[in-house]
Amino acid sequence: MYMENSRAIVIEPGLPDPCAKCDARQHSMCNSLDERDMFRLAEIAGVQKFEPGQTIAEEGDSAAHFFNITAGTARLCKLLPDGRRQIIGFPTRGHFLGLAVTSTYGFSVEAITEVRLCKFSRAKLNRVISDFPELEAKLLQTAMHELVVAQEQMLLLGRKTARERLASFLISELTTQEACAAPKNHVHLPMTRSDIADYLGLTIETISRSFSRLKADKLISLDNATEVAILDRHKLTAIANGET
Amino acid sequence: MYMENSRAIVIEPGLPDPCAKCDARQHSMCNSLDERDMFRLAEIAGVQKFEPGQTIAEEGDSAAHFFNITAGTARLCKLLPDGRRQIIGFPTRGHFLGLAVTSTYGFSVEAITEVRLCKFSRAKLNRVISDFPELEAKLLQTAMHELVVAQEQMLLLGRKTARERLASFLISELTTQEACAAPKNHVHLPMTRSDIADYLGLTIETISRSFSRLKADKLISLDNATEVAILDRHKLTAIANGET
DNA sequence: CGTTATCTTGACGTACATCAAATGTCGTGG
DNA sequence: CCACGACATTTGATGTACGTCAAGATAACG
Repeated sequence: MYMENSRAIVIEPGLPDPCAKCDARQHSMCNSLDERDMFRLAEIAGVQKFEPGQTIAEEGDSAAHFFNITAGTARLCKLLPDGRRQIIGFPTRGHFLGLAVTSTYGFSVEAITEVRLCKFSRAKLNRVISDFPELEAKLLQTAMHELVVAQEQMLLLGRKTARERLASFLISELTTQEACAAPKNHVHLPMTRSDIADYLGLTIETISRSFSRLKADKLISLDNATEVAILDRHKLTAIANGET
Repeated sequence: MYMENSRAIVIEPGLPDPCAKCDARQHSMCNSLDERDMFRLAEIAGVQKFEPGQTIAEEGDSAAHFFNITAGTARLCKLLPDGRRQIIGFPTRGHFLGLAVTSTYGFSVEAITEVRLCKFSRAKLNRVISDFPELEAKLLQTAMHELVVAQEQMLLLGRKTARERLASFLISELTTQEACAAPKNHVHLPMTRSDIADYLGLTIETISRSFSRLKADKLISLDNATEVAILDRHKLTAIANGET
């Protein structure tokens, strides 16, 4: 279920320059900053790259940093002592991580694809943050949005059937992938069935069977396991919302 | 599963005076304000009282207000079209509600016991908030804490057994009730078995059976259904954390 | 005290988990 | 190019934790 990992390498010290060509900028908290503020923020940031399977942060470790993902997909994992795993989310470009008041990380962060991110020392960011009221407002907006998403996920985990969970997941992935591009009817899933299962509170077998049934019902089609075509978005949405 | 409700009555216009005697003050966001700011905030607030079963806000309604609960216990409910219900939380004194960027409420709020609260117009609060950076910082802290709690609940709903869920709930209730008082070994549960079931993603029967089994195992004892004595906190905590 | 809602307990059903095997899928090296 | 092994995914057979249905037991309330 888990992949081994070695340490990541800092590829360049944080400088305003990388920000200028950062294509996550307009999707992240940085979009609330003007150029002068970007410089101040970049001064305390470091850019890192992680290979698939590498651990970016470990649940329980001292929460020394915030992260801002600039490319790739990661997974946020919580574990029980016997190995049961719950995935909390699949952050991608633009997601800000470390939104926790606590002194230790409440989840592990692991790279699914190659992940690039911008890393901030918590102490430094806190010191700088008081100078940027817009940044604080932006973080509040982000946290509130995360909260709404988390509550929706609680409904899913507590009350939806396997079929409804998978439909919800596909529609949600489609929607977020559309946010960065034109409307489409195709979802790319960089995560494994095991990741999806642990995100939806199910097993890989149930995920696979649910995929097969959606396919048999002509609501989706699967070429390879990572590419899903949405054939009937309306019906799939209805299922996701428990309307059947 | 649901109780009828009529409309609540405003019992007094918001004034600095009620804040002075508000015993939720030190537990709420208001504790980050000095006296002058309290006056400004109180100017835009209204105090309300709700009877058990009354609806305080309805999922999907235009989110015109924020609430700050000053007394009593409420439940936050999300519903699926066929009536399946997920309870997101049981806010009590000091909890701030309406933490959502969206234009409509993402959940309904219903009074379990008699509930008193302080109500703020969203538009007015937003206008006032920019003058109180400490308030914004406080709201961010609150939102981040809620997020950590929500993530913990996702682990519970996705991966814990019925027994573990109930143990988690009891320990969590004990802990929060202790936060306002001395350490104790006794939990008061103002909510029904149905509420607990919908909070833990189970049925009332499973809740009842899990209570009975914890009782048979001498980890708790029940006088009436609403009073639980914690007999072995250590073992109960271990179960809650999935260590058995 | 009835009356009614809530809670508990028992008997049985089912959606999903578990166990097991077949079938891709993909990289590697002959 | 094909054979091979290591994995991920799918599919099938069976098990089980929890849900559903039903009946009592308690508690709340006029």
